[in-house]
Amino acid sequence: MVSKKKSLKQVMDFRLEKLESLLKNRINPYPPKFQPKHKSMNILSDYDNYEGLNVIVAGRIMALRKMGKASFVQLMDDEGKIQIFVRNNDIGDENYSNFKLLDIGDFIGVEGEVFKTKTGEITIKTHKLTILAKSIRPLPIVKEKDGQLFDSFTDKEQRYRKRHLDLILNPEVRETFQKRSKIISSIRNFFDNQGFLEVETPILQPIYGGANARPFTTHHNTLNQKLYLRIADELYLKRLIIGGFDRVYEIAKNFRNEGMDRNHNPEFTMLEFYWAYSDYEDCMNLVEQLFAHIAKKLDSFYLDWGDSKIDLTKKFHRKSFFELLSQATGHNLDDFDEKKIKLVCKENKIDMKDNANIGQMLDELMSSLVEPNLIEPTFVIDYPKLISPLAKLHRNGNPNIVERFELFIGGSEVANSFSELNDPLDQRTRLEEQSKLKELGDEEAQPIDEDFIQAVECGMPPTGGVGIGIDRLIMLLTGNRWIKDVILFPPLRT
RNA sequence: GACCCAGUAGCUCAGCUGGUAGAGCAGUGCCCUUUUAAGGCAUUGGCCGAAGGUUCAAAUCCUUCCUGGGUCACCA
Repeated sequence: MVSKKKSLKQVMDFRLEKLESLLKNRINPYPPKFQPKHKSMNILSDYDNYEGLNVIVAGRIMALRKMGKASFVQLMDDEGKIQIFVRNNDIGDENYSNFKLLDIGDFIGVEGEVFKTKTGEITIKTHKLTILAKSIRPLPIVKEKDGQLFDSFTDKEQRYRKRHLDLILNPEVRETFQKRSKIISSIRNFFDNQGFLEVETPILQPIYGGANARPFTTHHNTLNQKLYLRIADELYLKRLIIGGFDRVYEIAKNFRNEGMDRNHNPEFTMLEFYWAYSDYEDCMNLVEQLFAHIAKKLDSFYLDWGDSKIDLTKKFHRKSFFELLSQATGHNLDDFDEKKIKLVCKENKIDMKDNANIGQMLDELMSSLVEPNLIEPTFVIDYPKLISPLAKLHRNGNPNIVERFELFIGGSEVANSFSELNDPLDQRTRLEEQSKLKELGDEEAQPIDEDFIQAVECGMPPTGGVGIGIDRLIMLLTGNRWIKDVILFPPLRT
Protein backbone atom coordinates (compact mmCIF):
# COMPACT_ATOMS: atom_id res chain seq x y z
CA MET A 1 0.00 0.00 0.00
CA VAL A 2 1.53 3.26 -1.07
CA SER A 3 0.67 6.16 1.18
CA LYS A 4 0.27 9.54 -0.40
CA LYS A 5 0.04 11.24 2.97
CA LYS A 6 3.27 13.06 3.48
CA SER A 7 3.17 13.29 7.24
CA LEU A 8 2.52 9.61 7.72
CA LYS A 9 5.11 8.70 5.11
CA GLN A 10 7.63 10.84 6.89
CA VAL A 11 7.01 9.12 10.22
CA MET A 12 7.20 5.70 8.61
CA ASP A 13 10.37 6.60 6.75
CA PHE A 14 12.06 7.54 10.01
CA ARG A 15 11.03 4.20 11.46
CA LEU A 16 12.38 2.35 8.44
CA GLU A 17 15.65 4.20 8.88
CA LYS A 18 15.79 3.08 12.49
CA LEU A 19 15.09 -0.45 11.34
CA GLU A 20 18.04 -0.16 8.95
CA SER A 21 20.25 1.12 11.75
CA LEU A 22 19.32 -1.83 13.95
CA LEU A 23 20.19 -4.24 11.15
CA LYS A 24 23.46 -2.41 10.63
CA ASN A 25 24.19 -2.84 14.34
CA ARG A 26 23.60 -6.56 13.80
CA ILE A 27 20.40 -6.67 15.79
CA ASN A 28 17.54 -8.85 14.57
CA PRO A 29 14.45 -6.62 14.93
CA TYR A 30 12.20 -9.69 14.62
CA PRO A 31 13.81 -12.49 16.63
CA PRO A 32 12.09 -15.89 16.57
CA LYS A 33 11.30 -16.23 20.25
CA PHE A 34 11.41 -14.66 23.66
CA GLN A 35 10.04 -16.25 26.79
CA PRO A 36 8.58 -13.81 29.32
CA LYS A 37 8.29 -15.27 32.81
CA HIS A 38 6.23 -12.60 34.56
CA LYS A 39 3.13 -10.50 34.02
CA SER A 40 2.83 -6.82 34.82
CA MET A 41 -0.34 -7.33 36.84
CA ASN A 42 1.22 -9.86 39.18
CA ILE A 43 4.20 -7.65 39.86
CA LEU A 44 2.02 -4.62 40.54
CA SER A 45 -0.48 -6.41 42.75
CA ASP A 46 2.08 -8.39 44.72
CA TYR A 47 4.94 -5.91 44.98
CA ASP A 48 6.10 -7.00 48.42
CA ASN A 49 6.98 -10.40 47.07
CA TYR A 50 8.59 -9.05 43.93
CA GLU A 51 10.69 -6.24 45.38
CA GLY A 52 14.34 -6.71 44.48
CA LEU A 53 13.54 -9.78 42.42
CA ASN A 54 14.77 -10.33 38.89
CA VAL A 55 11.87 -10.60 36.45
CA ILE A 56 11.44 -11.15 32.71
CA VAL A 57 8.55 -9.38 31.03
CA ALA A 58 7.60 -8.64 27.44
CA GLY A 59 5.19 -6.30 25.76
CA ARG A 60 4.54 -3.26 23.66
CA ILE A 61 5.99 0.17 24.32
CA MET A 62 3.08 2.53 25.03
CA ALA A 63 4.98 5.58 26.21
CA LEU A 64 8.60 6.70 26.07
CA ARG A 65 10.16 9.33 28.29
CA LYS A 66 13.75 9.72 27.22
CA MET A 67 16.08 11.91 29.26
CA GLY A 68 19.58 11.84 27.88
CA LYS A 69 21.17 8.78 29.38
CA ALA A 70 18.20 7.41 31.30
CA SER A 71 14.65 6.70 30.14
CA PHE A 72 11.29 5.48 31.29
CA VAL A 73 9.07 3.21 29.22
CA GLN A 74 5.45 2.22 29.74
CA LEU A 75 5.32 -1.43 28.76
CA MET A 76 1.96 -3.05 28.08
CA ASP A 77 1.52 -6.80 28.22
CA ASP A 78 -1.73 -8.71 27.91
CA GLU A 79 -2.82 -7.90 31.44
CA GLY A 80 -1.66 -4.37 32.11
CA LYS A 81 1.07 -1.79 31.99
CA ILE A 82 4.25 -1.49 33.99
CA GLN A 83 6.99 1.10 33.98
CA ILE A 84 10.48 0.15 32.80
CA PHE A 85 13.60 2.11 33.72
CA VAL A 86 16.44 1.95 31.22
CA ARG A 87 19.77 3.53 32.05
CA ASN A 88 22.98 3.88 30.12
CA ASN A 89 25.04 2.77 33.12
CA ASP A 90 23.01 -0.43 33.50
CA ILE A 91 22.96 -1.71 29.93
CA GLY A 92 26.01 -0.05 28.35
CA ASP A 93 26.53 2.57 25.66
CA GLU A 94 25.96 0.30 22.70
CA ASN A 95 22.71 -1.17 23.99
CA TYR A 96 21.49 2.22 25.09
CA SER A 97 22.04 3.73 21.68
CA ASN A 98 20.09 0.84 20.14
CA PHE A 99 17.37 1.42 22.70
CA LYS A 100 17.16 5.00 21.49
CA LEU A 101 16.11 3.66 18.09
CA LEU A 102 12.87 2.33 19.58
CA ASP A 103 9.44 3.87 19.17
CA ILE A 104 6.02 3.67 20.71
CA GLY A 105 4.44 0.51 19.38
CA ASP A 106 7.58 -1.64 19.36
CA PHE A 107 7.70 -4.92 21.27
CA ILE A 108 10.53 -5.49 23.70
CA GLY A 109 11.54 -8.06 26.26
CA VAL A 110 12.98 -6.79 29.53
CA GLU A 111 14.95 -8.56 32.19
CA GLY A 112 15.54 -6.58 35.34
CA GLU A 113 14.98 -5.89 38.97
CA VAL A 114 11.73 -4.74 40.54
CA PHE A 115 11.96 -1.54 42.57
CA LYS A 116 10.06 1.62 43.39
CA THR A 117 11.08 5.00 42.03
CA LYS A 118 11.39 7.95 44.35
CA THR A 119 7.84 8.92 43.44
CA GLY A 120 6.70 5.46 44.47
CA GLU A 121 5.92 3.87 41.12
CA ILE A 122 6.63 0.17 40.81
CA THR A 123 9.24 -0.15 38.07
CA ILE A 124 11.61 -2.64 36.53
CA LYS A 125 15.25 -1.56 36.30
CA THR A 126 16.49 -3.04 33.05
CA HIS A 127 19.58 -5.24 33.01
CA LYS A 128 18.90 -6.66 29.61
CA LEU A 129 16.67 -5.38 26.87
CA THR A 130 15.73 -7.40 23.80
CA ILE A 131 13.98 -5.96 20.77
CA LEU A 132 11.16 -8.33 19.80
CA ALA A 133 9.41 -6.49 16.97
CA LYS A 134 9.99 -3.09 15.42
CA SER A 135 6.82 -1.30 14.40
CA ILE A 136 6.89 0.90 11.34
CA ARG A 137 3.39 2.38 11.45
CA PRO A 138 2.58 4.85 14.24
CA LEU A 139 -0.08 4.14 16.86
CA PRO A 140 -2.56 6.80 17.96
CA ILE A 141 -1.31 8.29 21.19
CA VAL A 142 -3.57 8.31 24.22
CA LYS A 143 -2.31 10.00 27.35
CA GLU A 144 -3.66 9.71 30.82
CA LYS A 145 -3.29 11.53 34.11
CA ASP A 146 -5.10 10.68 37.33
CA GLY A 147 -7.51 8.52 35.38
CA GLN A 148 -8.37 11.29 32.98
CA LEU A 149 -7.76 10.43 29.33
CA PHE A 150 -6.38 12.82 26.75
CA ASP A 151 -6.90 12.38 23.02
CA SER A 152 -8.63 9.07 23.60
CA PHE A 153 -9.36 6.83 20.65
CA THR A 154 -13.14 7.10 20.42
CA ASP A 155 -14.10 7.50 16.78
CA LYS A 156 -16.52 4.63 16.24
CA GLU A 157 -15.68 4.10 12.61
CA GLN A 158 -11.98 3.83 13.36
CA ARG A 159 -12.60 1.65 16.37
CA TYR A 160 -14.61 -0.89 14.40
CA ARG A 161 -12.49 -0.78 11.27
CA LYS A 162 -9.21 -1.02 13.13
CA ARG A 163 -10.21 -3.18 16.05
CA HIS A 164 -6.56 -4.00 16.78
CA LEU A 165 -6.02 -0.35 17.66
CA ASP A 166 -9.20 -0.28 19.70
CA LEU A 167 -7.99 -3.28 21.69
CA ILE A 168 -4.57 -1.74 22.23
CA LEU A 169 -5.86 1.66 23.27
CA ASN A 170 -9.12 0.98 25.09
CA PRO A 171 -8.70 -1.42 27.99
CA GLU A 172 -12.45 -1.73 28.59
CA VAL A 173 -12.82 -3.11 25.07
CA ARG A 174 -10.41 -5.94 25.72
CA GLU A 175 -12.18 -6.59 29.02
CA THR A 176 -15.52 -6.90 27.23
CA PHE A 177 -14.16 -9.53 24.88
CA GLN A 178 -12.35 -11.39 27.62
CA LYS A 179 -15.63 -11.50 29.46
CA ARG A 180 -17.44 -12.62 26.33
CA SER A 181 -15.11 -15.56 26.04
CA LYS A 182 -15.59 -16.41 29.69
CA ILE A 183 -19.38 -16.29 29.40
CA ILE A 184 -19.42 -18.58 26.38
CA SER A 185 -17.09 -21.07 27.96
CA SER A 186 -19.20 -21.06 31.12
CA ILE A 187 -22.27 -21.83 29.01
CA ARG A 188 -20.51 -24.77 27.35
CA ASN A 189 -19.35 -25.89 30.71
CA PHE A 190 -22.87 -25.78 32.12
CA PHE A 191 -24.48 -27.81 29.35
CA ASP A 192 -21.64 -30.31 29.20
CA ASN A 193 -22.08 -30.93 32.91
CA GLN A 194 -25.83 -31.36 32.46
CA GLY A 195 -25.26 -34.16 29.97
CA PHE A 196 -25.99 -32.15 26.83
CA LEU A 197 -24.20 -33.02 23.62
CA GLU A 198 -22.67 -30.13 21.73
CA VAL A 199 -23.37 -30.50 18.03
CA GLU A 200 -22.74 -28.65 14.79
CA THR A 201 -25.45 -28.30 12.19
CA PRO A 202 -25.21 -26.87 8.68
CA ILE A 203 -24.76 -23.18 8.08
CA LEU A 204 -25.33 -23.71 4.37
CA GLN A 205 -28.86 -25.01 4.05
CA PRO A 206 -30.94 -25.90 0.98
CA ILE A 207 -34.01 -24.61 2.77
CA TYR A 208 -34.11 -22.28 5.75
CA GLY A 209 -36.47 -22.24 8.70
CA GLY A 210 -36.88 -22.11 12.44
CA ALA A 211 -37.46 -18.37 12.55
CA ASN A 212 -39.09 -15.60 10.60
CA ALA A 213 -36.42 -13.67 8.76
CA ARG A 214 -35.07 -12.95 5.33
CA PRO A 215 -32.04 -15.14 4.57
CA PHE A 216 -28.79 -14.54 2.75
CA THR A 217 -28.58 -16.64 -0.37
CA THR A 218 -25.58 -18.15 -2.05
CA HIS A 219 -24.82 -20.69 -4.74
CA HIS A 220 -22.87 -23.90 -4.71
CA ASN A 221 -21.03 -24.38 -7.99
CA THR A 222 -20.59 -28.14 -8.00
CA LEU A 223 -24.10 -28.91 -6.85
CA ASN A 224 -25.30 -26.07 -9.05
CA GLN A 225 -27.82 -25.28 -6.40
CA LYS A 226 -29.06 -22.33 -4.42
CA LEU A 227 -28.16 -22.44 -0.73
CA TYR A 228 -29.18 -20.26 2.19
CA LEU A 229 -27.17 -19.21 5.20
CA ARG A 230 -29.06 -20.44 8.21
CA ILE A 231 -31.38 -18.10 10.05
CA ALA A 232 -31.73 -20.62 12.91
CA ASP A 233 -30.59 -24.12 13.74
CA GLU A 234 -33.87 -25.14 15.38
CA LEU A 235 -35.13 -27.58 12.76
CA TYR A 236 -31.82 -29.45 12.60
CA LEU A 237 -31.53 -29.73 16.36
CA LYS A 238 -35.04 -31.18 16.50
CA ARG A 239 -34.02 -33.77 13.90
CA LEU A 240 -31.32 -34.78 16.35
CA ILE A 241 -33.88 -35.14 19.15
CA ILE A 242 -35.92 -37.31 16.79
CA GLY A 243 -32.72 -39.21 16.02
CA GLY A 244 -32.36 -40.14 19.66
CA PHE A 245 -29.99 -37.60 21.17
CA ASP A 246 -32.03 -36.55 24.18
CA ARG A 247 -30.04 -33.45 25.07
CA VAL A 248 -28.33 -31.34 22.43
CA TYR A 249 -27.09 -27.78 22.20
CA GLU A 250 -25.32 -25.62 19.68
CA ILE A 251 -23.75 -22.20 19.92
CA ALA A 252 -24.44 -21.14 16.39
CA LYS A 253 -23.77 -18.18 14.15
CA ASN A 254 -27.03 -17.23 12.48
CA PHE A 255 -27.43 -14.89 9.53
CA ARG A 256 -30.39 -12.68 8.83
CA ASN A 257 -30.57 -10.30 5.91
CA GLU A 258 -32.04 -7.37 7.78
CA GLY A 259 -31.24 -3.86 8.84
CA MET A 260 -28.73 -3.28 11.57
CA ASP A 261 -29.05 -1.11 14.63
CA ARG A 262 -28.10 -1.02 18.28
CA ASN A 263 -29.60 -4.48 18.85
CA HIS A 264 -29.28 -6.17 15.47
CA ASN A 265 -26.34 -7.44 13.51
CA PRO A 266 -26.72 -9.48 10.31
CA GLU A 267 -24.60 -12.26 11.77
CA PHE A 268 -25.09 -13.06 15.40
CA THR A 269 -24.58 -15.87 17.85
CA MET A 270 -27.40 -17.90 19.28
CA LEU A 271 -27.47 -20.66 21.81
CA GLU A 272 -30.19 -23.22 21.26
CA PHE A 273 -30.72 -26.30 23.35
CA TYR A 274 -33.30 -29.08 23.14
CA TRP A 275 -34.13 -31.39 25.96
CA ALA A 276 -36.28 -34.48 25.44
CA TYR A 277 -38.83 -35.42 28.08
CA SER A 278 -38.92 -31.89 29.43
CA ASP A 279 -41.35 -29.00 29.01
CA TYR A 280 -41.12 -25.25 29.14
CA GLU A 281 -41.33 -25.23 32.92
CA ASP A 282 -38.28 -27.47 33.20
CA CYS A 283 -36.59 -25.13 30.73
CA MET A 284 -37.35 -22.12 32.93
CA ASN A 285 -35.74 -23.84 35.87
CA LEU A 286 -32.71 -24.78 33.79
CA VAL A 287 -32.33 -21.25 32.45
CA GLU A 288 -32.37 -19.93 36.02
CA GLN A 289 -29.64 -22.38 36.90
CA LEU A 290 -27.70 -21.37 33.82
CA PHE A 291 -27.74 -17.72 34.87
CA ALA A 292 -26.66 -18.59 38.38
CA HIS A 293 -23.83 -20.65 36.91
CA ILE A 294 -22.64 -17.86 34.62
CA ALA A 295 -22.82 -15.36 37.47
CA LYS A 296 -20.74 -17.64 39.61
CA LYS A 297 -18.11 -18.14 36.91
CA LEU A 298 -17.93 -14.38 36.40
CA ASP A 299 -17.95 -13.86 40.13
CA SER A 300 -20.52 -11.16 39.60
CA PHE A 301 -24.01 -11.82 40.89
CA TYR A 302 -25.58 -8.45 40.28
CA LEU A 303 -25.99 -6.19 37.29
CA ASP A 304 -25.82 -2.48 37.80
CA TRP A 305 -29.02 -0.91 36.60
CA GLY A 306 -29.21 2.82 37.16
CA ASP A 307 -29.21 3.24 40.90
CA SER A 308 -30.38 -0.28 41.58
CA LYS A 309 -29.00 -3.74 41.03
CA ILE A 310 -30.45 -6.75 39.28
CA ASP A 311 -29.97 -10.00 41.17
CA LEU A 312 -29.20 -12.84 38.78
CA THR A 313 -29.30 -15.60 41.34
CA LYS A 314 -32.69 -15.39 42.92
CA LYS A 315 -35.84 -16.96 41.46
CA PHE A 316 -36.99 -15.09 38.37
CA HIS A 317 -40.52 -13.68 38.24
CA ARG A 318 -43.10 -15.62 36.24
CA LYS A 319 -46.02 -13.72 34.77
CA SER A 320 -48.40 -14.65 32.04
CA PHE A 321 -48.57 -12.73 28.77
CA PHE A 322 -52.19 -11.68 29.22
CA GLU A 323 -51.80 -10.90 32.92
CA LEU A 324 -49.04 -8.41 32.11
CA LEU A 325 -50.99 -7.02 29.22
CA SER A 326 -54.09 -6.44 31.31
CA GLN A 327 -52.03 -4.75 34.04
CA ALA A 328 -50.53 -2.44 31.45
CA THR A 329 -53.71 -1.63 29.54
CA GLY A 330 -56.49 -2.15 32.07
CA HIS A 331 -58.23 -4.50 29.65
CA ASN A 332 -58.51 -8.25 29.45
CA LEU A 333 -57.47 -9.12 25.95
CA ASP A 334 -57.40 -12.88 26.25
CA ASP A 335 -60.71 -13.15 24.43
CA PHE A 336 -58.90 -12.10 21.23
CA ASP A 337 -61.64 -9.54 20.48
CA GLU A 338 -60.22 -7.72 17.46
CA LYS A 339 -62.31 -4.59 17.98
CA LYS A 340 -61.24 -4.25 21.58
CA ILE A 341 -57.59 -4.84 20.78
CA LYS A 342 -57.67 -2.20 18.05
CA LEU A 343 -59.21 0.21 20.52
CA VAL A 344 -56.53 -0.48 23.11
CA CYS A 345 -53.85 0.16 20.49
CA LYS A 346 -55.47 3.47 19.74
CA GLU A 347 -55.79 4.36 23.45
CA ASN A 348 -52.08 3.82 23.84
CA LYS A 349 -51.18 5.70 20.67
CA ILE A 350 -49.79 2.63 18.96
CA ASP A 351 -50.05 3.02 15.21
CA MET A 352 -50.73 -0.21 13.41
CA LYS A 353 -51.19 -0.81 9.70
CA ASP A 354 -54.82 -1.27 8.74
CA ASN A 355 -54.24 -4.89 7.76
CA ALA A 356 -52.43 -5.78 10.99
CA ASN A 357 -53.69 -9.02 12.47
CA ILE A 358 -54.50 -9.74 16.09
CA GLY A 359 -51.18 -11.45 16.70
CA GLN A 360 -49.19 -8.48 15.43
CA MET A 361 -51.22 -6.06 17.54
CA LEU A 362 -50.80 -8.09 20.72
CA ASP A 363 -47.11 -8.40 20.01
CA GLU A 364 -46.77 -4.66 19.52
CA LEU A 365 -48.71 -3.85 22.69
CA MET A 366 -46.39 -6.14 24.63
CA SER A 367 -43.22 -4.71 23.22
CA SER A 368 -44.18 -1.09 23.72
CA LEU A 369 -46.10 -1.21 26.99
CA VAL A 370 -44.77 -4.16 28.94
CA GLU A 371 -41.34 -5.36 27.89
CA PRO A 372 -39.36 -2.16 28.53
CA ASN A 373 -40.50 -2.28 32.15
CA LEU A 374 -39.39 -5.84 32.81
CA ILE A 375 -36.16 -4.91 34.53
CA GLU A 376 -35.88 -7.69 37.08
CA PRO A 377 -35.51 -11.10 35.43
CA THR A 378 -39.02 -12.10 34.36
CA PHE A 379 -40.34 -15.08 32.49
CA VAL A 380 -43.31 -14.02 30.41
CA ILE A 381 -45.31 -17.20 29.90
CA ASP A 382 -48.20 -18.57 27.84
CA TYR A 383 -48.17 -16.72 24.55
CA PRO A 384 -50.85 -16.48 21.87
CA LYS A 385 -50.61 -19.34 19.38
CA LEU A 386 -50.87 -16.81 16.54
CA ILE A 387 -47.31 -15.63 17.08
CA SER A 388 -45.79 -19.00 17.99
CA PRO A 389 -45.87 -21.46 15.07
CA LEU A 390 -43.47 -24.00 16.58
CA ALA A 391 -44.88 -24.18 20.12
CA LYS A 392 -47.21 -26.80 21.55
CA LEU A 393 -50.77 -25.95 22.54
CA HIS A 394 -51.22 -25.27 26.22
CA ARG A 395 -52.09 -28.24 28.40
CA ASN A 396 -54.87 -26.21 30.02
CA GLY A 397 -56.95 -26.76 26.89
CA ASN A 398 -57.13 -23.16 25.70
CA PRO A 399 -56.80 -23.53 21.91
CA ASN A 400 -55.38 -20.01 21.50
CA ILE A 401 -52.52 -20.27 23.98
CA VAL A 402 -49.23 -22.14 23.67
CA GLU A 403 -46.66 -23.28 26.19
CA ARG A 404 -44.02 -20.69 25.58
CA PHE A 405 -41.91 -18.31 27.61
CA GLU A 406 -39.66 -15.41 26.90
CA LEU A 407 -37.20 -14.19 29.49
CA PHE A 408 -36.69 -10.45 29.92
CA ILE A 409 -33.91 -8.80 31.89
CA GLY A 410 -33.25 -5.10 31.96
CA GLY A 411 -36.13 -4.54 29.56
CA SER A 412 -34.76 -6.68 26.79
CA GLU A 413 -35.47 -10.17 25.59
CA VAL A 414 -32.89 -12.71 26.59
CA ALA A 415 -34.45 -16.10 25.95
CA ASN A 416 -37.31 -17.66 24.01
CA SER A 417 -38.61 -21.13 24.69
CA PHE A 418 -41.41 -23.57 24.01
CA SER A 419 -42.71 -26.91 24.87
CA GLU A 420 -41.90 -27.95 21.32
CA LEU A 421 -44.67 -28.90 18.99
CA ASN A 422 -44.30 -32.63 18.32
CA ASP A 423 -47.72 -33.34 16.84
CA PRO A 424 -46.85 -33.90 13.17
CA LEU A 425 -50.32 -33.11 11.89
CA ASP A 426 -50.54 -29.83 13.78
CA GLN A 427 -46.98 -28.99 12.78
CA ARG A 428 -47.77 -29.55 9.11
CA THR A 429 -50.86 -27.36 9.32
CA ARG A 430 -49.01 -24.51 11.01
CA LEU A 431 -46.07 -24.59 8.62
CA GLU A 432 -48.48 -24.66 5.70
CA GLU A 433 -50.07 -21.51 7.09
CA GLN A 434 -46.63 -19.93 7.21
CA SER A 435 -45.87 -20.85 3.63
CA LYS A 436 -49.21 -19.41 2.55
CA LEU A 437 -48.15 -16.13 4.18
CA LYS A 438 -44.95 -16.35 2.20
CA GLU A 439 -46.83 -16.81 -1.05
CA LEU A 440 -48.87 -13.78 -0.14
CA GLY A 441 -45.67 -11.78 -0.05
CA ASP A 442 -44.52 -11.96 3.56
CA GLU A 443 -40.80 -12.15 2.91
CA GLU A 444 -40.06 -13.23 6.44
CA ALA A 445 -42.45 -16.16 6.64
CA GLN A 446 -40.93 -19.61 6.50
CA PRO A 447 -41.00 -21.83 3.44
CA ILE A 448 -42.20 -25.35 4.06
CA ASP A 449 -39.54 -27.86 5.02
CA GLU A 450 -41.00 -31.21 3.98
CA ASP A 451 -38.00 -33.18 5.24
CA PHE A 452 -38.42 -31.69 8.66
CA ILE A 453 -42.13 -32.50 8.81
CA GLN A 454 -41.41 -36.06 7.71
CA ALA A 455 -38.86 -36.34 10.48
CA VAL A 456 -41.47 -35.24 13.01
CA GLU A 457 -43.85 -37.79 11.53
CA CYS A 458 -41.37 -40.47 12.53
CA GLY A 459 -42.09 -39.55 16.14
CA MET A 460 -40.58 -36.88 18.32
CA PRO A 461 -40.61 -37.17 22.09
CA PRO A 462 -42.06 -34.38 24.19
CA THR A 463 -39.27 -31.82 24.25
CA GLY A 464 -38.47 -28.44 25.69
CA GLY A 465 -36.31 -26.07 23.69
CA VAL A 466 -34.70 -22.71 24.39
CA GLY A 467 -32.93 -20.08 22.33
CA ILE A 468 -30.73 -17.43 23.90
CA GLY A 469 -29.24 -14.57 21.90
CA ILE A 470 -25.65 -14.63 23.03
CA ASP A 471 -24.68 -11.18 21.81
CA ARG A 472 -27.53 -9.52 23.67
CA LEU A 473 -26.79 -11.60 26.73
CA ILE A 474 -23.22 -10.37 26.60
CA MET A 475 -24.37 -6.78 26.17
CA LEU A 476 -26.41 -7.21 29.31
CA LEU A 477 -23.64 -8.82 31.34
CA THR A 478 -20.91 -6.41 30.22
CA GLY A 479 -23.00 -3.24 30.33
CA ASN A 480 -22.61 -2.49 26.63
CA ARG A 481 -25.51 -0.78 24.88
CA TRP A 482 -24.45 -1.45 21.26
CA ILE A 483 -24.26 -4.90 19.72
CA LYS A 484 -21.24 -3.76 17.70
CA ASP A 485 -19.38 -3.34 20.96
CA VAL A 486 -19.68 -7.03 21.76
CA ILE A 487 -18.77 -8.23 18.24
CA LEU A 488 -15.06 -8.04 17.47
CA PHE A 489 -15.39 -7.28 13.78
CA PRO A 490 -18.80 -5.80 13.04
CA PRO A 491 -19.63 -5.50 9.35
CA LEU A 492 -18.97 -2.12 7.74
CA ARG A 493 -19.22 -0.98 4.16
CA THR A 494 -15.99 -1.19 2.24
C1' G B 1 -35.62 2.86 3.19
C1' A B 2 -36.67 8.22 5.56
C1' C B 3 -34.80 12.22 8.37
C1' C B 4 -30.83 14.61 11.30
C1' C B 5 -25.43 15.16 12.54
C1' A B 6 -20.29 14.57 11.35
C1' G B 7 -15.83 13.94 8.01
C1' U B 8 -9.64 19.60 8.53
C1' A B 9 -1.91 16.88 9.88
C1' G B 10 -0.46 9.83 11.94
C1' C B 11 -4.02 10.91 16.54
C1' U B 12 -7.44 14.53 19.32
C1' C B 13 -9.56 18.93 17.86
C1' A B 14 -10.03 24.62 16.62
C1' G B 15 -11.15 27.63 12.31
C1' C B 16 -17.18 27.65 9.05
C1' U B 17 -21.27 35.74 9.65
C1' G B 18 -16.46 33.68 2.38
C1' G B 19 -10.11 36.52 1.75
C1' U B 20 -6.98 31.01 0.49
C1' A B 21 -5.15 26.72 7.40
C1' G B 22 -3.96 26.53 13.29
C1' A B 23 -3.01 24.11 18.32
C1' G B 24 -1.72 19.96 21.46
C1' C B 25 0.15 15.10 21.10
C1' A B 26 3.16 11.91 17.94
C1' G B 27 7.62 12.70 14.63
C1' U B 28 12.72 15.08 13.62
C1' G B 29 17.37 17.83 15.72
C1' C B 30 19.94 19.55 20.10
C1' C B 31 20.06 19.58 25.80
C1' C B 32 18.78 16.52 29.97
C1' U B 33 21.01 9.65 34.51
C1' U B 34 14.27 8.79 38.96
C1' U B 35 10.45 10.66 34.74
C1' U B 36 5.15 9.88 34.54
C1' A B 37 -0.14 14.14 29.96
C1' A B 38 8.32 14.51 31.75
C1' G B 39 10.61 19.28 30.49
C1' G B 40 13.41 23.22 27.46
C1' C B 41 14.80 25.30 22.54
C1' A B 42 14.21 24.62 17.36
C1' U B 43 11.54 22.13 13.44
C1' U B 44 8.88 18.82 9.59
C1' G B 45 4.15 17.63 8.22
C1' G B 46 -2.33 19.52 4.95
C1' C B 47 -5.33 19.35 -2.81
C1' C B 48 -9.68 20.85 4.72
C1' G B 49 -14.04 13.05 2.50
C1' A B 50 -14.95 13.27 -3.40
C1' A B 51 -16.98 15.76 -7.68
C1' G B 52 -19.55 19.79 -9.57
C1' G B 53 -21.61 24.87 -8.95
C1' U B 54 -22.05 30.24 -7.04
C1' U B 55 -18.15 34.12 -6.46
C1' C B 56 -12.81 38.40 -8.17
C1' A B 57 -12.05 34.82 -4.07
C1' A B 58 -14.67 28.60 -0.95
C1' A B 59 -12.36 24.41 4.58
C1' U B 60 -16.36 28.07 5.07
C1' C B 61 -22.34 29.05 0.77
C1' C B 62 -25.36 25.50 -2.76
C1' U B 63 -26.02 20.49 -5.26
C1' U B 64 -24.81 15.42 -5.82
C1' C B 65 -22.08 11.34 -4.19
C1' C B 66 -18.98 8.46 -0.55
C1' U B 67 -18.14 6.90 4.64
C1' G B 68 -19.59 6.74 9.62
C1' G B 69 -22.88 7.92 13.63
C1' G B 70 -27.86 8.89 15.61
C1' U B 71 -33.35 8.61 15.44
C1' C B 72 -37.31 6.17 13.13
C1' A B 73 -39.13 2.31 9.89
C1' C B 74 -38.25 -2.94 9.07
C1' C B 75 -36.96 -6.88 12.20
C1' A B 76 -37.16 -11.03 17.58
